[in-house]
Amino acid sequence: MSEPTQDKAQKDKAQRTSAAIVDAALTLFRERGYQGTTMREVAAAAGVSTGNAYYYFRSKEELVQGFYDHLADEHARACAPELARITHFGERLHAVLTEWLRVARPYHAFAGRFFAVAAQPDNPLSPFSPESSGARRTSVGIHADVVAGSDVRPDPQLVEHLPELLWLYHLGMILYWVHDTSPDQARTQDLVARTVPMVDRLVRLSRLRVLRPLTTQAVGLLGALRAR
Amino acid sequence: MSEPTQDKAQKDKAQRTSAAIVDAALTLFRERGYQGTTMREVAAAAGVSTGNAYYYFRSKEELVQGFYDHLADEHARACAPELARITHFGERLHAVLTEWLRVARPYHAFAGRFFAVAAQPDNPLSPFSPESSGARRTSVGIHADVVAGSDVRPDPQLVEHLPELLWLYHLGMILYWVHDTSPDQARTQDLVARTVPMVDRLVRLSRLRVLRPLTTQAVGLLGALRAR
DNA sequence: GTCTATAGTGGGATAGAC
DNA sequence: GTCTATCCCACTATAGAC
Repeated sequence: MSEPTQDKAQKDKAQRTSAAIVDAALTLFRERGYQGTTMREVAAAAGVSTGNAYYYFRSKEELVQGFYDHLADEHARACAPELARITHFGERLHAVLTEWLRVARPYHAFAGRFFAVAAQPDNPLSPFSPESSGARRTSVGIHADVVAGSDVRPDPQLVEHLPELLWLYHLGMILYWVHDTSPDQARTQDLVARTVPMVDRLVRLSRLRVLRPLTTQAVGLLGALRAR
Repeated sequence: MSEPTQDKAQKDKAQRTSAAIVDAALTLFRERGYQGTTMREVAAAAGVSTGNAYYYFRSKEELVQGFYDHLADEHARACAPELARITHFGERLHAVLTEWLRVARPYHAFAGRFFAVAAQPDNPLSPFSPESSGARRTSVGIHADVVAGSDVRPDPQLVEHLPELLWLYHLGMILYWVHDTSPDQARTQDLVARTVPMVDRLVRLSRLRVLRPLTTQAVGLLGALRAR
C-alpha cells in the first residue's frame, strides 16, 4: 500500500501535467489556430509525449473542453468585483456580458472551431448536454447572482427560471460574437448595449398583470424544452 | 479551340460525377454515420478515385454542402402542393415546418455533425455567411411565399423582413431538432405545434398601434445585425 | 493502480503525371 | 478531369516505469 502523501504528490503532478498541456494548447491555438496546431506540437510545448497528452485528453477536440472550463473560471473571477459593486439589474447584466467579451477576446480567432465542437449534441461539450461540464453550472450560477443581488423582484413564477433564461440570452450573444468580424468585435458590444435595456425592461414588467399569460406560456415552454 | 458541344458534354459529365459523389456520400453517411465513412469509401462507391473526389470537394466537410442543397430542394418540392392548398398563415407555416421535419428525418442521426459544420463562421456552409449557398435563398424564399400567399397583412415596416425572421425561427427549430433524442423527434413536432400559434398571433397583432414601438425596435435591431 | 513513452495504423488531403 | 502515389497527422496499442 502506498502512503497518502505519495498519492497526493502524484495527484498534484497529474494536475500540473494536465494544466501544462491545456496552457500549451491555448497558446498554440492562439498563435496558429486550431487546425494549424498538431498534437505533437502541443505535447512537445508542454514537455510531454504525444501518448501522454492522449492519456489526459482523449482527442484534440477534448482539449477545447480545457479552454471552456478555463474561460468560465476566468469569467467568474472577473465578474466578482463588478457584482459586489453594482445593484442595478441591467447594469449587472451588462457588466457580466462585457467581462465575458473582454476575457474571451484573445480566443476569438479560433472560437469558431470551439463553437462548432460545442454545437454537436453528442459531444459532452454541448451546452445543452444534461449534466454538462462545470462550465455551464458556473455560467448559470453567475446569472443567478446577477438576479439575486439586484434591485429587481420579477414575477415569482419567473424568478426560478430567470438565471437559465439569461444564460440562454448569453449563449445568443456568444453565437453572434462568434460570427462577428468587426474589429475588437465592436458589433457584439453594440448588440449587448442595445439588448440589455430590453431585457431589463421585460424583467421589470413581468409583474404586470397584462403580461401574466405571456410569462406563463413562456415558462411552460421552457419546462417542455428541458424535459427529456 | 474546342467546340461548344464538347464543352457542354464535359460540363454534363462533371455534373454527373459531382452528383454521383454526393449521392454515394449521403447513402454512406446514413448507413454508417459521418465519422464512420471514409473518403476512400465515398470515392469507391461513386466509382472515382479519392483524388478525383477531392477535385470536386475540397474537404470531407464540404461534402455536407451537397446534403444541405439536396435537402433544401427536396423541401421546396414537398412544400409546393401544401402552399397551393392552404391560405391560413399559421397553417401555412406549420405545413412548411412539418414538411421539413419529414424530409430531414432520415438524416437526423448525422445532423449533429452537419450542424457543427454549419455553425463555423468561416465555413461557406454557415447559414449566416453573406452570400451563402442557394440553400439559404431557397429557404427564405419559401417563407416569403408563406407570407405572400396567406391571409395576413402584417405591419408594413415588418412585411419586408418577415421572411427572414421566419427563416431565423425555422433555424431555431432546427437547432432544437438537432438536439432532440425523442423517438421520431416527437418533441420538436410538439415544439412546432406550440410555437406556430404564438408566431401567428404576433404577426397578426403587429398592426396594433401599441405594439408599434416594439416592432420598430425589433426591425431596427435586425438591420443592425445584418449590416457588416 | 497511476502515469509515461514508443512505435505503429488509418485516413484526410495533396502533387503531379496523363 | 481523372488518376496514382505519397505525405502528414490524429489517434491507438502496448510495454513498461513509478
